[in-house]
Amino acid sequence: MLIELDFNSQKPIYEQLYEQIILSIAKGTLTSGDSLPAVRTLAEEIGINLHTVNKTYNILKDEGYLLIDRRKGALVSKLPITPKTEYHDHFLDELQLLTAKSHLMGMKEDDFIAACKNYFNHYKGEL
Amino acid sequence: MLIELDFNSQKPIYEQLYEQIILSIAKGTLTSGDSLPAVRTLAEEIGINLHTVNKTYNILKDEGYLLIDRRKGALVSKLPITPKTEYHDHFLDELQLLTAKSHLMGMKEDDFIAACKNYFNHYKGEL
DNA sequence: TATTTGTTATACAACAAATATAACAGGTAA
DNA sequence: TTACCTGTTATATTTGTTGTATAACAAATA
Repeated sequence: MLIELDFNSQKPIYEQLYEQIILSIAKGTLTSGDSLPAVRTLAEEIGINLHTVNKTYNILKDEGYLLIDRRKGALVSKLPITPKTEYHDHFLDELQLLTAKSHLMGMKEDDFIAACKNYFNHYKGEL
Repeated sequence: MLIELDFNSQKPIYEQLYEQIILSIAKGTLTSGDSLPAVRTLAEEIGINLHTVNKTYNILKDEGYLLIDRRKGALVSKLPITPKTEYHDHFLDELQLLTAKSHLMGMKEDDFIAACKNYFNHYKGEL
């Protein structure tokens, strides 16, 4: 498991870990059914406390990205996930804010869409 | 100034304020050169401390959305803003994470782009 | 001079983030 | 059974963030 943390970032550790796991799933480095390292293993591997890893795993579980099996540990869910409406609304709020920012930075609609397509090309074909 | 705060949200007050000001500028409710309420005025108006408003104004200043003039107070910057590369990189990171999430939620590229276009339609013609 | 700006400083309370230990409960395998 | 591996729970501590409360300061205005 390749995780890179910036301990000087203003972004919390559990959030950095959260984001990197989501990106790994989207890119196909992790796929449905794959098991993640045990909380103690990953914690030691990247030099943080086991509770911090556990917190990340539980958020990912609540949002539908992971299943936590007492026997096997944390597993990547069957994709696509089916998020709660609350989570989906939050997702749209974030998207609205990002589009607003891009507009104020002078990006045209086409520029923004081109950037999106660029990212989507890294996700093609999995799930 | 129409601001709606949720004091039960897990999102900090200064961040809620930050987001609503950005959306107001993007939608044209606030435009280049407009002055925002004085920190004390807005703080009293929405029932929070002046330092919380001041924190928001300063973040918006650092990111380029506002100019803070000692005589006139806080003004909306000339648009479009020209963000620091650091801020632009952060913007792209957020966009990447959002596209990844949408992919894992089963959204197709076209669905995502349709949602983006929908937001951009509210921004047309200003700046 | 009095008022209005943002700014700075200090203190305090409440909360979140992260760590440190320890112990517990369920499942697996020697 | 015993030992070991999961995640889980509980408690305590440290540190940083958030938000409030007061007070004072400097610059510009009227």
